[in-house]
Amino acid sequence: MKYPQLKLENQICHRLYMASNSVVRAYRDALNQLDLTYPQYVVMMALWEEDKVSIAQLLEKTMVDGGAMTQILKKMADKQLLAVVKGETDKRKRVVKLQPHGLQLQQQAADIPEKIRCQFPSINEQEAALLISLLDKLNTDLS
Amino acid sequence: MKYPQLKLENQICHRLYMASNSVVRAYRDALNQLDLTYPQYVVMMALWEEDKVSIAQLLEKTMVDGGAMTQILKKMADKQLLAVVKGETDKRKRVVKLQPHGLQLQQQAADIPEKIRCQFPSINEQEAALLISLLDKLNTDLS
DNA sequence: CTTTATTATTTTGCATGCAAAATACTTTAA
DNA sequence: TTAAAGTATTTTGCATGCAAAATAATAAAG
Repeated sequence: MKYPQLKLENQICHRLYMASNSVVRAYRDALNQLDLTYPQYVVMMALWEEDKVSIAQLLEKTMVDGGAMTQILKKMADKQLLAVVKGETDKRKRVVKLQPHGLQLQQQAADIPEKIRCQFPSINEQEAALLISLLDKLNTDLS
Repeated sequence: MKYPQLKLENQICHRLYMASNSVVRAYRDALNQLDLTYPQYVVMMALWEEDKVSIAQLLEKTMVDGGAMTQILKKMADKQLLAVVKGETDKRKRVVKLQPHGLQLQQQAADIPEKIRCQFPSINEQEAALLISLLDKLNTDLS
């Protein structure tokens, strides 16, 4: 092959693409039981950590697309997981608040991380930490 | 926080999600110049490596979704990058063949990997190799 | 040789991811 | 204060990613 740098096996990007899709797929069964999609789950995790945040804060923390976020929050509000209310001081801002059902879901989600972790046994704890630190470097460079 | 395992900063999945999206974003400028989307670029890389393959082979190599692949190939055929022809022995199978324009594009794509590589300078060659091996383990476990 | 099961691919419906334009509201500046 | 600039969010149009159903063609069975 003329251009070995173009071989798929030499691309970090393609491995990330496959890994990200595979991992989201790995969550599917567990998330279906909670009636959540993966991005919705990310939003829930963000809110469980810090409730009553503006949409802009949620966007920064989750890195979910802004255009998609509007729809995602609408669906989650329909499911009574959260509510989106107008900001009191600044009417441009809107604040996202967990509702009882959304808070309660946290307990049901508590065992998900362990379930997922079991699906990649080839990676030990040390390697997982290493992977995280490398991905953090990548994300920092690209942000 | 009651459930630290649910914190976003403890999730490998969220880092993969962010990294995958960020990397695809990093390719955007370069790929726009070739009038390619990221999945289309992946298909081109697969074909530059091995031409005249069945759609099933392309699906396995690229890990692009089957449903999306049909549309992707249609658009790429419209752009004269490739052609999809019926299999001679087995009419269920269809074979994807590069066209002159698609082959020629390889030269224009040759400098893309280096351009992208420059966008994450915090990761050295050794770390990149390490990242690749960890992602390969993950992908193997999840496949 | 016809019915049945299997395989390869496409279609459909829904949920993002993304860029760019549109809205709504605030802050600045003249 | 009032037009202009800036900010927060939503909308729009297009391209996947995905599961499930639908097609089309071949192989297997009886």
